[in-house]
Amino acid sequence: MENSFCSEYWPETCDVNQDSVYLLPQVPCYFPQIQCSHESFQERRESASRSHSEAEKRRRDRINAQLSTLRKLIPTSEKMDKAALLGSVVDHVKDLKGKTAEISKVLNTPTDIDEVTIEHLNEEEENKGCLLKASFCCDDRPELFSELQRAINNLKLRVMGADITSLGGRIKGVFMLCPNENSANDVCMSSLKRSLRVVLSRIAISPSTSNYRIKSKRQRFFLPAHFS
Amino acid sequence: MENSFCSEYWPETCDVNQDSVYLLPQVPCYFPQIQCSHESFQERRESASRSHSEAEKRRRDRINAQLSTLRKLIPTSEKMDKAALLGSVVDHVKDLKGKTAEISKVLNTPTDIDEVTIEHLNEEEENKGCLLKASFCCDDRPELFSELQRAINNLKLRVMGADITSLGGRIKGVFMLCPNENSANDVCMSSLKRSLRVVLSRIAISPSTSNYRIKSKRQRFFLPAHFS
DNA sequence: TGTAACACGTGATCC
DNA sequence: TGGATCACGTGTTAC
Repeated sequence: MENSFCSEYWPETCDVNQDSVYLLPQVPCYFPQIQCSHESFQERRESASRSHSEAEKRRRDRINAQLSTLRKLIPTSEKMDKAALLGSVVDHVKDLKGKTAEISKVLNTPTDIDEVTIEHLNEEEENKGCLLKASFCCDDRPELFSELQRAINNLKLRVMGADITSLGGRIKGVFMLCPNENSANDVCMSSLKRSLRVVLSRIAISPSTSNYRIKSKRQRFFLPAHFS
Repeated sequence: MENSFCSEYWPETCDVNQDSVYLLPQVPCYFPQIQCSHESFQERRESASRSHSEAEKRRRDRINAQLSTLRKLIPTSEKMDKAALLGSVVDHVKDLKGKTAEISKVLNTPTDIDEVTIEHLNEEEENKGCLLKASFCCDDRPELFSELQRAINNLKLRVMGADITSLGGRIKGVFMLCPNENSANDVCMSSLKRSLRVVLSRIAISPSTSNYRIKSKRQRFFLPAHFS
């Protein structure tokens, strides 16, 4: 049976912290299996203790590295102790969150959630004059506009107006669309709506967009604009 | 709890964790000076150790309280270990900072620094048609607009245009001003400029504004607007 | 002098 | 088991 850390294998008088214990294997051994087990136990115990304390040191270092990164991000946080630093971080995050929340109340700022919605803006469903409101929110990337334009053209739609906002690598857009001059007179708005949803979803929510995550960071914020 | 601190005074068999030790003073003492020294030393040692470990516990609790506050602020940070949580906080802060920085590139968003600047917008300094551009940035508060309006009237100025942005309890404004119909024809623009700076500074940068810090939180963000 | 902050090694606990 | 995380009490240093 293998030894363990259990104290039942050790006499009460044995102090594992005393160096003499390490020398036990050198002296004649009347109970070889137990003695050898003692030696192995001691070695394994030391090794375990060392790896434990090393792992704990690595953990502390990881935490402290993040703390010092945070310290660089928060102005005037030099000389603060850990708790005060974290307190400042809490305030900072709350403040920044509040500001971005205020802004998104007024501006059409993108969220972190990919989505596409299509609605009718008026009742007459089977009419060329019908307006569709198409919204999307997704990661931004350079090709997005040309892909959208092509898709809209292919569906024989015309952009009557648009409100686009890009922020932090995300983009949100609202398009006002209606059938264009190439569109059939008897176009079925319901199926057009479905097609539009499919096409927009493919462009905006396709998993391949994640490839552009880094690239999209260079997109800048811009105010609501018209796109046609 | 170890007794190494005073091991030279204590026999190996003495366990400081046993209550009997605390009762030593009650029993007959054959070596009074040594016993008393032991007692005092031991008591002081225990008290010091206790207060040390209690202080350390308070410190840990302070840090952990901030960490759990942060955990509430960061979505999906449940179940993260401390280092991962702090990593998420770093990302979050960077992200929010980037977003607000992007926005302030385009919008005239207020900074954390109080300031007032006055400039001429054209060369003709001694003319009623001269435009002054007055900017300020300070804590927002309800009375600010009426105070500004009164000051501008008192200086016999007229607001030709303004761009005001309020965000996170701070407000930044840029005013286009020119002498109004009540102004003297030979008004000295240089002294007008000085007076305007003094008055605006009193309104915007006066230390009393700090009283309104809380109140000003209810001010909301609004887009650049015209104020006259 | 004691108070505060930090790093350290260890025991406990959880997969 | 072994690896990882956490709370704890302690030694150390600075003011």
